[in-house]
Amino acid sequence: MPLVNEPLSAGQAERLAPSFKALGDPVRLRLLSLIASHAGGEVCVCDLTDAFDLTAPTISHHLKVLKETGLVSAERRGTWVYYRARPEALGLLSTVLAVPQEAAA
Amino acid sequence: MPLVNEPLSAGQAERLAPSFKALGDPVRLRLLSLIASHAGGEVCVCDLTDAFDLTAPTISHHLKVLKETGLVSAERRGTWVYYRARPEALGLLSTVLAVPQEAAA
DNA sequence: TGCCAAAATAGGCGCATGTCGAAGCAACCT
DNA sequence: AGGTTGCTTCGACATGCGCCTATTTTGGCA
Repeated sequence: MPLVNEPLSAGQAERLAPSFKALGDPVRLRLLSLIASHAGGEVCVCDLTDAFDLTAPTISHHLKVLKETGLVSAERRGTWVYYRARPEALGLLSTVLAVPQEAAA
Repeated sequence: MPLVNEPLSAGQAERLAPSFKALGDPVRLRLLSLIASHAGGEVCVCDLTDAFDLTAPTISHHLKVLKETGLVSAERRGTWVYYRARPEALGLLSTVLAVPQEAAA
């Protein structure tokens, strides 16, 4: 499964690339990290918006990208929307990039 | 160090994002995989060009992106240029995305 | 020296992306 | 019902990106 074991097929690459692309923006990386590392596993959008010097629509756009690639999921409870990370998705990408122990030095 | 342990700082995100962005293109993902999985550890550009329906300059451009982010290195020997993967770089990104065992299901 | 092949660079074109302000939904609260 | 707050969608704009053709650089060889 890791990228170093055997060449990715065109189809596999096509399926994986959007996820990595989603991670290719500093704002989205921080958003994902804020969500994934938060105690309780979920974060309200309002807390995320406050963490950046960006407007709410921009944050909403980035969250949408993360959601569309399956890296996070969203749930509305009353007035607020809560985002949580999807560990399977992160784990898959981590595995794809994994290298044998002795080569990682 | 993993993204799920604690929030990434703005600086960390800024440094990591370009690498993920480089992986965010299917052609580059396949290129990296072809290089990283190749027996002997290195691949000639001519072999890579043949694996895609793209012109040589386009492949060269993608290789440059991978090289600039430190994911691969290049060495010229005579007429040919050989690329090889940098396992430390891959390992770092893999670690950033890693999730605890029990959460990866 | 002159020529050829491998690879990189330059320049240009069309499309995708990040950002914003304004407007639209959704749910709460008098 | 009306108003307020939280979040998303819409439309627009500037920039970035992937791809190509044409050109340049690099090294090998007659």
